[in-house]
Amino acid sequence: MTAAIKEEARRQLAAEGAAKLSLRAVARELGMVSSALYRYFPSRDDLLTALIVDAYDAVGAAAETALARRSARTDGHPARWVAVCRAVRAWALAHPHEYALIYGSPVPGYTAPTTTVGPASRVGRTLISVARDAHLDSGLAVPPLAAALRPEAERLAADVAPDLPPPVVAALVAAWSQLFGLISFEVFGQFNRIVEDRDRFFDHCAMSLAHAVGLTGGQAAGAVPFAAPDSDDGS
Amino acid sequence: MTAAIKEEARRQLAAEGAAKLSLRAVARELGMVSSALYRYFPSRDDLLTALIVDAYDAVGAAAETALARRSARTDGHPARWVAVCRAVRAWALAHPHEYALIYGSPVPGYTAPTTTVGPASRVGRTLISVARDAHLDSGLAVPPLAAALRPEAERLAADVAPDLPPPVVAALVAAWSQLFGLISFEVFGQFNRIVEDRDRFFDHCAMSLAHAVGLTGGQAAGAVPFAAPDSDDGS
DNA sequence: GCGATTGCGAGAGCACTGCTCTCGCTTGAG
DNA sequence: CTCAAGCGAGAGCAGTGCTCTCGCAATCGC
Repeated sequence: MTAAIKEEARRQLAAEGAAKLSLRAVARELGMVSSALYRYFPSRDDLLTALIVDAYDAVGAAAETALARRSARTDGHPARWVAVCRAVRAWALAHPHEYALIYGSPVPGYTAPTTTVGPASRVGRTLISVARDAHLDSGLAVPPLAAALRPEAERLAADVAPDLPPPVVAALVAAWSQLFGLISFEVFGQFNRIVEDRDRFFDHCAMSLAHAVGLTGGQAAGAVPFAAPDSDDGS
Repeated sequence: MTAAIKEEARRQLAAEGAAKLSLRAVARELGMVSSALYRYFPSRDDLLTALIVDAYDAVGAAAETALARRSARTDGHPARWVAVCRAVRAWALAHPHEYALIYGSPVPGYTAPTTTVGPASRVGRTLISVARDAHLDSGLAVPPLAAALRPEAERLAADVAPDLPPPVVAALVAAWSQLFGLISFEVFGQFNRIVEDRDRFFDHCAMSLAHAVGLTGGQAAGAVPFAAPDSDDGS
C-alpha cells in the first residue's frame, strides 16, 4: 500500500514537480479519501522524505551499476570515473524533478533525517571506490594540496577514506561537488542558450575532474568516445 | 509600494523559505487585504520572479564590487578570481534562501522569463572579465582542450567572449558551474558532517579553478591567505 | 469649479491545500 | 463467537492563490 502511494506520488512528482505534489490528489487518483493516506504517512513531508530516500537510492544504484560494468583492466580508471559521472547525469536528466528533490533547494524546513544519510552517500562512495581501485593499481597521481588545507584533508581522509592519500580525498570531495554543479546547471536550465553540445561538454568536464583527482592509466583520454548514453539510468 | 511589498516578501523569504512565502501573510503584515496585492503583482509567481531578479542583481553586484577592489597589478589575477568566488560564496551564505531561489530547484513551472537573463549573467561576466584582464596581461595559460570539444568551444567563445581563446572560454563555463556546485553543496547542507574547515576548503577549490581556467601571475598561490571574509556581501 | 475617469483598497467568495477528529465497517486472532 | 485492531469515509478547521464587485478618493480634462 505504501508502495502504491509512493508510486502515484512519484508520478505526480515527475509530472508537476515537488511543489505541486498534493496528498489529496494522490488519494483521489488512488480512489481513496485524503485522510486515509495519513495511516501510511504521518505528513506530506514524510511522504517527500520517503521519495527523497528512494531517489538517493536510485541515483546511487545507477552509479554503482555503471561502475560495476567497467573493468579497471580493460577500460582504465579515468574511463570508469567518466562512466560513473555519465550515469549520474543520465539519471538526473531522466528524472529532473526527483533530482531537484535531492540536489536542489531543501524543500521542507531543513530536515535532513538521519535515515537519508546512508543512501545519500552512495554516489560519493562510488566515486571514492574508483579512486581506491586506481590507488591499489598504482594508477593514482597524488594531486597538489595547499599547505593550509593539509590538516582538514587529513581529518577528511580519516573520516571517509583512511586508505587514500589525504590530498586525493580532498580532491575527491571537490570533484564530487563540482560534478553536481555541472549536472545541476544543466538540469536546472542554467546552460540554456549557452552550452549546446552538452554531451561532449560534460564528458570533457568529467575527464578533467578525473585528472584533478589524480586518475591516470588505461586508454588515452581521446580514446574515450562519446557513445550512446548508458541504458542503466535506473528505472 | 511595490518596493515595500518586495521588502516584506524578502523578510518572509529569509525567515521561512520560498515554499512558505504567502501573499496573504505579506498583505497581513503590511496591514492590507490580500486582494490589494494583485494591483502590484499579477500573481505569486510574479512576485517570486521579481525577487529572483533582485537576488541575481545582488549576487552579481557583490561579485563586481569584490573584483573592482582588487588590482591586477598588486594582487594578481588568481587572487582576483578567488576574491570574486569568495564574494559569491559570502553572499550565498548570508542569504541562503535567496540563493536557493536562484540556484536551487526552479520553483514555478520552469518559467525563466527573459527579464532574468541579464541579471543572471552578471556573475558569469565578472568571471569572464577576470580572465580577459589576465589575457590582456599575458597572464593566461591556455588550458588543454579535447579535440572533440573544439567546435563547441569555438561556438561558445563566439557567443560569450570572442576575444578569448576558445579553450579558456570552455574552461570558464566549466569553472563557473563547478563554483556553484561547491557553494550549493555548502549552502544546502551536503557538506554537513563531511567538510569542517569550509573556509579553507573553499579557498583551495577556488584557487584550483583559477588554475584550471589558466590564470597565472601575481603572487604565489600560498601567499593568498584566508583573511576575514569580504564585507561586501551585498545588503 | 465641476464632472468624469482612473487608481486603489476592502470584502466576499471559489476551489484547493494539509491536517485532525470521529465514526463505522471489516477482518482476523483468541 | 467475541472482541480488538486496522482501515477507510466523512466532516470540519485553518490556511492558501486568485477573481470579482463595490465604494472611496484623488486626479485630470474641460
